[in-house]
Amino acid sequence: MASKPSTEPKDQTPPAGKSLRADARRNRDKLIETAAQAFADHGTAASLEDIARRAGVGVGTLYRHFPTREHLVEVVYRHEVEALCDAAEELSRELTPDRTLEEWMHRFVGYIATKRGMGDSLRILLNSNSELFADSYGKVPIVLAGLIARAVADGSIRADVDSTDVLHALSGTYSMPNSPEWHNRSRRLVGLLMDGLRWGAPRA
Amino acid sequence: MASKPSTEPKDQTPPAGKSLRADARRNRDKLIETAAQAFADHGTAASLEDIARRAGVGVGTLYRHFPTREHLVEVVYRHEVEALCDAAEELSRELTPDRTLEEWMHRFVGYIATKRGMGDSLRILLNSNSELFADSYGKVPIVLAGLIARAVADGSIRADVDSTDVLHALSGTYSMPNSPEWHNRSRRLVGLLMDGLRWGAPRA
DNA sequence: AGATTAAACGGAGGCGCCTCCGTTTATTAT
DNA sequence: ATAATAAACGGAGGCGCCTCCGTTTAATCT
Repeated sequence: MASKPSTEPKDQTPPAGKSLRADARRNRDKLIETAAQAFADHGTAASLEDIARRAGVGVGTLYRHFPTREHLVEVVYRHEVEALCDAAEELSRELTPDRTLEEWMHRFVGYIATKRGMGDSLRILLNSNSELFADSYGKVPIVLAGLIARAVADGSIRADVDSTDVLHALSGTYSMPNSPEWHNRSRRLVGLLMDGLRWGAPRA
Repeated sequence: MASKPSTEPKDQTPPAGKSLRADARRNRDKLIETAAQAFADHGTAASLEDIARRAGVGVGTLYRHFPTREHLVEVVYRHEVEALCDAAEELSRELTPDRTLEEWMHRFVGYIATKRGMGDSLRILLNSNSELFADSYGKVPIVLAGLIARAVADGSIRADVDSTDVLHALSGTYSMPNSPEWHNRSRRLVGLLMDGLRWGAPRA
């Protein structure tokens, strides 16, 4: 598996998505990408007509692919979690285990940032559809645990680390206030965590 | 108190409603009346523009009086509970205590019927604003208890009645299915209750 | 009664939602 | 290659939301 370069084309709707016509898939992908941006910028109340426009398609196309706003939100959400998880593998191909962990944590925190903007609809979704939460978010702890295990094996971070503790520490950023300092604050948090993890490591 | 005829003019917003200009009060009342009808017919999602149109005013007027849909829903709700409570006094002026009780229970059940249609927004309101619930719905048990006490004193119903039990019995109609039989069903329920209450009464 | 003025009116306008259906286009069969 | 066909497109149109502001009018003052 994973023998192709696979630099960008990775998606499709795993369960329900049969073979789509080429143009359909193109438009679908563009819509998801555009929507992700729009939701990040304006929250999930962003104008769907505007998303369609920016994606260069008619509203009809948007509604055909995603019958309701919630459908679109859900797909975007799933996509981003998957991208986050996939990034772990890619990063570890180019960086040392500890640098991979650090970079991935930065991305995780950035990911959380966009979710705060989506809070409104997302909460509804997660409440009414807990399967979604389990399905996609469920992978995150596993990925993190894997990255930590590698870094431990590598000797670049200490061995007595509970990955769940690290996840909780990172998740705290979700409830931080929206100040412009937010970004720096979360960068420092990750830095702090890494310092703690490296302290007393075999190869430190 | 209550020395005037007072056949219809009873409303105003008790706490916040200062003295309104004559035309303003007219429009406000008409809007509430029209909205009550619309909500009963189409649920709380009824078109506000349509309500304004039917009330013979511009939408601007509607929005000035009721900034949000929820405001309007709340006012309509309060109004109806008050009307229901006031009806008790009026009815008892024209009917015997047991007939008053019977007729009032019919109205109560009819009132519940409209609330089922409003379920959507009303639930939100009652959750976020429990003061509203306590304020207005709180009077209902008291009114019912009063009517029952009168009929007991009158000897037309038996004395060993817990008014709370009666209220619970009536409230059951809230969760009945929407069949066309609904109305008959609830009429029979009230009849049944009255038969039970009259059984073994001193003057029966 | 007439003038004044602040309150109230009302609807046009801009935007977003969503559907419907005539047109375009990728795919399949020949 | 070409035709046939089913899939997909896209935007106009109808409706509802809400705001803004020029016009009307009830209440007050002289």
